[in-house]
Amino acid sequence: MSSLSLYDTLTRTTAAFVSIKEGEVGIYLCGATVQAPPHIGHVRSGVNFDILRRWLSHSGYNVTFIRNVTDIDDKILHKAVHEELPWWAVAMKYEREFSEAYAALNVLAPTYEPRATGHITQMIGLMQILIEKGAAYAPGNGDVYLEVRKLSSYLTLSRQKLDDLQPAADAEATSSEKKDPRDFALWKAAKPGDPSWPTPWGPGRPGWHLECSAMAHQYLGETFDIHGGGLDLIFPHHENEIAQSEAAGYGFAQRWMHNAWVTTSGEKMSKSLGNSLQVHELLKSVRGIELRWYLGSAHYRSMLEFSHEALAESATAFKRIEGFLNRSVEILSVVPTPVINEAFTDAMNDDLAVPTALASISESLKVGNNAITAGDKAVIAQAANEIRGALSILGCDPFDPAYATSGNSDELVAALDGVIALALEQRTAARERRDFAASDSIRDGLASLGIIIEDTAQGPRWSITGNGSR
RNA sequence: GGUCGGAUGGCCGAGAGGCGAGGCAAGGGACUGCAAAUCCCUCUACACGGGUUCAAAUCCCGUUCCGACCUCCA
Repeated sequence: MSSLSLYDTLTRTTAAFVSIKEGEVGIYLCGATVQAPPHIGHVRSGVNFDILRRWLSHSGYNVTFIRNVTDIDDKILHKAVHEELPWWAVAMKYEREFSEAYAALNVLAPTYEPRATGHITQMIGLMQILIEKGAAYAPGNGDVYLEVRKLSSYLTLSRQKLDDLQPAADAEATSSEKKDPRDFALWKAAKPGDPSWPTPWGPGRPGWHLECSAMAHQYLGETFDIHGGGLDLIFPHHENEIAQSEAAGYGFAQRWMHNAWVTTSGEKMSKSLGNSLQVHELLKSVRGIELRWYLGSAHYRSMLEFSHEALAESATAFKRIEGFLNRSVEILSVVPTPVINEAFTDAMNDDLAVPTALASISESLKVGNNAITAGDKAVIAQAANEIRGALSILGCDPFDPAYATSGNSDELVAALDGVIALALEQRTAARERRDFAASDSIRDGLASLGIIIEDTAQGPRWSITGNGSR
């Protein structure tokens, strides 16, 4: 039996995962800065780390999963002006949209989801420690900076040299008070009209990085197991988190994991690409479970080149797996019990090699379909159990209540089943008298409503595709 | 300029010295009144040029192309 290995951005190697405390894992994931609707790149990160979390839980760990919401930053303030709303209304609006997107994709709710604005006290406490230790300084203008040149380990995550960095774009604007243009703001003095909180250095608001150090410390302690986020956060965000936390004397994250992009036309997704790749737009063409399957199917460290065609193909592939599970339920009259087999385990233990894990699902699918043909119920059950087990780790279990479609009451389903059964009786009668024009017209009529009829050895069965030409 | 990725068959996407993942699409076959679903078979690739090796998609050197980050992007 294999054991879990994970890649670490800091060492750039894959190594055995050993938690700090046996049986426990603490994960901090940099969540959204709630300043725009979520696009699929944002939720890919959520899905990737949700798979990690589910796998750790399956592996026997009690997982504490913290995913923050950064609800105060320059862009939110800018957006508030633009949308003529209070900044907190903007933040809340987009936070809800993110929550809805995560829920639609069955991303498990974090153990806790702290907001930056709820942790000003902790941030001030952290800054006091940093100033006492001589790592940070308040020049008196209301800003507080971290003095990066004093930190020997600064930039080790991104493997850069301080002197090689291009000067900050805003260097000329703010550098007058900085000891070094590359010192970054832990705290920003309030400008007229900006929201602010009182501090010993004057009213102001958090810089971008401070909240994560403060909140990770609050909920996971001085040292914790895994810190995650998107690739772009390596520098400056995570580098600066390390700087703040280590300067304060914390061990901080033992392992760094970063997910790659969803790209379009070979480029990183950006806001300028419009609204079409927002989650709620894509959910008009595919179900949440299918979008999740697509986003989760690439390895988390590989770029995923988005296309509508690839998404559609992926959805087709998923429906094939789902079709087998549904047929198995019809045959066995029992919902499969999730079972994790060895092939899937080995793949997931190898730095969450989902693509290889998918190959194991294909194997089980082939075996299962053959067993249906052969009528071997034991083999059908085993294949269905293994497939459901794999899908549950990937968060794509069609029997998961999280994917239950609201509004489909049992009564409604029973009524629909009865109506279709009537139509199928007519069709069967027509077929028996070899009136294929009549039987095909019934089948075509149902198909136009999105109801697919398949003839099997046990008689006709029906299913809803959700793609009726209404 | 610095740092870091990538280039695999029609497409997607693993692998990281020898035994050619897997999926989708396509073609052929089985089954079917016709379909659908399912199964079987077929197509077989590693950007380019050198090198190391008995053996290279995999290691080394070089080249080309694509991309990311370099102070508020997941």
